[in-house]
Amino acid sequence: MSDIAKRVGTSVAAVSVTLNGAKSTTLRVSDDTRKRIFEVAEELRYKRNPMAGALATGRTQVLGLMLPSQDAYAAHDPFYSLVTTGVTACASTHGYNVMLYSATSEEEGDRAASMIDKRVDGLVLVSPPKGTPIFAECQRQGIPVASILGEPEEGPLQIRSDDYQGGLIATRYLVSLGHRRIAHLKGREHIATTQPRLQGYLDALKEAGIAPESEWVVPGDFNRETGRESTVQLLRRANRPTAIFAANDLSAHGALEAIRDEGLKVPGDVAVLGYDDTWYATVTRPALTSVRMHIEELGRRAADLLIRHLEGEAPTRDTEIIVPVSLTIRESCGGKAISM
Amino acid sequence: MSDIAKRVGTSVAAVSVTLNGAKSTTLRVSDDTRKRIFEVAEELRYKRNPMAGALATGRTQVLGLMLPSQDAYAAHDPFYSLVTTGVTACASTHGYNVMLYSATSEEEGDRAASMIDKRVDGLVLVSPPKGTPIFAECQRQGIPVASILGEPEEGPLQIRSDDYQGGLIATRYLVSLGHRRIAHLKGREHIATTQPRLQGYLDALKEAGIAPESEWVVPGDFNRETGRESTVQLLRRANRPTAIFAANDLSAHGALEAIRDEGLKVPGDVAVLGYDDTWYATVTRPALTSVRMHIEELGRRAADLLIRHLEGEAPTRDTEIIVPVSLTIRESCGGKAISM
DNA sequence: AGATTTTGATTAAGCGCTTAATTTTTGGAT
DNA sequence: ATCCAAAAATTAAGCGCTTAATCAAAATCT
Repeated sequence: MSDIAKRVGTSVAAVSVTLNGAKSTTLRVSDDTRKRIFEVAEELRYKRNPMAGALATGRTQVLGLMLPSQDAYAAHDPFYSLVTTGVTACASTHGYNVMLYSATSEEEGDRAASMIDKRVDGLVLVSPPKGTPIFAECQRQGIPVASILGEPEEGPLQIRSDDYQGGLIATRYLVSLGHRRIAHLKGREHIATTQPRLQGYLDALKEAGIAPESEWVVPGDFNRETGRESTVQLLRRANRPTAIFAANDLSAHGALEAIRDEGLKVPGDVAVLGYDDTWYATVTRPALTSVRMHIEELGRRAADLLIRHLEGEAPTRDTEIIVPVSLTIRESCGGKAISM
Repeated sequence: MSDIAKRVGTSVAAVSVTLNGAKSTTLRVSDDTRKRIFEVAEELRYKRNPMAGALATGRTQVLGLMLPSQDAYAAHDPFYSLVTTGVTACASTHGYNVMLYSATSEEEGDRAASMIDKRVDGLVLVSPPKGTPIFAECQRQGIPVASILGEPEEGPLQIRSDDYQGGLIATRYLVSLGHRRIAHLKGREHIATTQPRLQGYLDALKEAGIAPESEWVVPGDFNRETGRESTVQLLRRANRPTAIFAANDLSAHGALEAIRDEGLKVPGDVAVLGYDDTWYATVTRPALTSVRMHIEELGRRAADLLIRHLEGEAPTRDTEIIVPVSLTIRESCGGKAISM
């Protein structure tokens, strides 16, 4: 900058203001010098040093993105790529960069919290465990947080998917196909989405006048292997269900495998319905009918909300966004019916 | 820091040096004050401001990771998650952070190059197009670059997979199963890996005394849809091949679908062999036999090489790393034979 | 013509940290 | 007691940018 200033014959301050299209300042620059400054900047291939700017302003123009430990579950789950894509897309249109933090499971919480520093203006947290120390730490440091698929919580901005609705429409759909014995392969315990999906499932059954049997709800953790095991249990029961609603596509895939292993057909003998509707659902045979979560949108909204908040635009108290779900019908449930 | 200094009754400089475990400096601190400094830092929950540090030292402790435009091809490909995981893992063990840049296709090159600034100490580029302006820009700014799966090029550190060997062992394996009419579903044009894999394929055929027919090599772009289409062409030819070696798992999956659509069996009628061996290969039916690329390792090595370079450790002129491949045998080729 | 506003700038301080240069204190050796 | 080196510090400058405070000249008004 000082080079430019020298060349143009003006002060560094003028250059700074000009090059940043600064708004509210007492410093004014004539069109003439303004033009010259741009010319010389171009000529010198000037590149702003963001570190210096950050130090001076206290803003880094960087968003942190913290994903849960990949290895713990679903290292494969396209979910994370999609969230990342969404966050990055939105961030970059607003001139923000994205910094990746992945918390590996051992460092849960404390270790993760210790990584937080003024390198980022805000943080996007993906399905954080309830009450993670990260919230407190960010608060302490004055870093706003947007949590995607987190438990309802004081403080952070929240972006949630309508899980209850998801459970509801999934189950209603199965009911509409004539199923009465519908099982639910649950999501991982202590993840915010698990309970509402279950509740939607239960309510849809009640709605249809079906008395849910407790045995129909089997444990899962979003993984293929567990989905498979739980399904095997399910199928070997005396009066096996004719449909399975799985809490995500990976475990639905496990279910598919289990059913095939037991010598049964999908959807002929057992219908399977997944959740997330990532491309994963299109790879299995048969392709999964699945509740679509609009994951990328979750990421986009999170980044958007956060950035708005950062730029102080309308300190909206509607700090919570619920993204609607839809149902994508493919082959794993048979029936071409109904769009919900 | 000045708070700590005041509290302890020493200078900011002393605090700085102590807290960073600084090495070569003339400033010395007694064990006593050192201890006190740590105490007070703890007590005050001191958090270093990395921006200030970066400005002072010119090092940010951040690595950039630039992925090619996701939407262009293989938005689904687990490849990118894996590279990211590898880079992040290595970076974080060395105390580096990772900043995500995704170049969307329109902004190819120039636009991408313009994002480069002193925010990062080094840049990892994933399969950059030959001679992208990014290289030049980084050079200009003195930012070292490690390129993963790029074309051989002057300048950047290079991490490559042994694609030639991959093509070789894949094809040899098919030959060993008795196939003589082996097709190759090519990778995307102008991507560094495409040619060597093809060459390996050709050489393996020659080795086996098979004269390759030009019709056996069909175009692909790493996508499922294209894989499918090209395979359909292949199968409708008079004398169709009995085996297909695809340049990645996605397109292999397309081939699988095409074969099924044509009423043929895998591996009974046609064997299919994939490449990359991501988990994708385990999802298809039948599961894909595939050349394993050790993608995460590519990411790790890239980050490692880059960081070493940054820390000036042994300015090794071996600026190129070739990671070996292996073959994972599953169902899509039949035969349990041979491990290579 | 003088007072006042507007326009176009400059100066200076400071963001929080690093690091070289310099100074003071301490503890032997003579 | 005195000198000297080693130990333990302090001072000061600077990284590149931002921003408030200040100032001078030109334009406008009365």
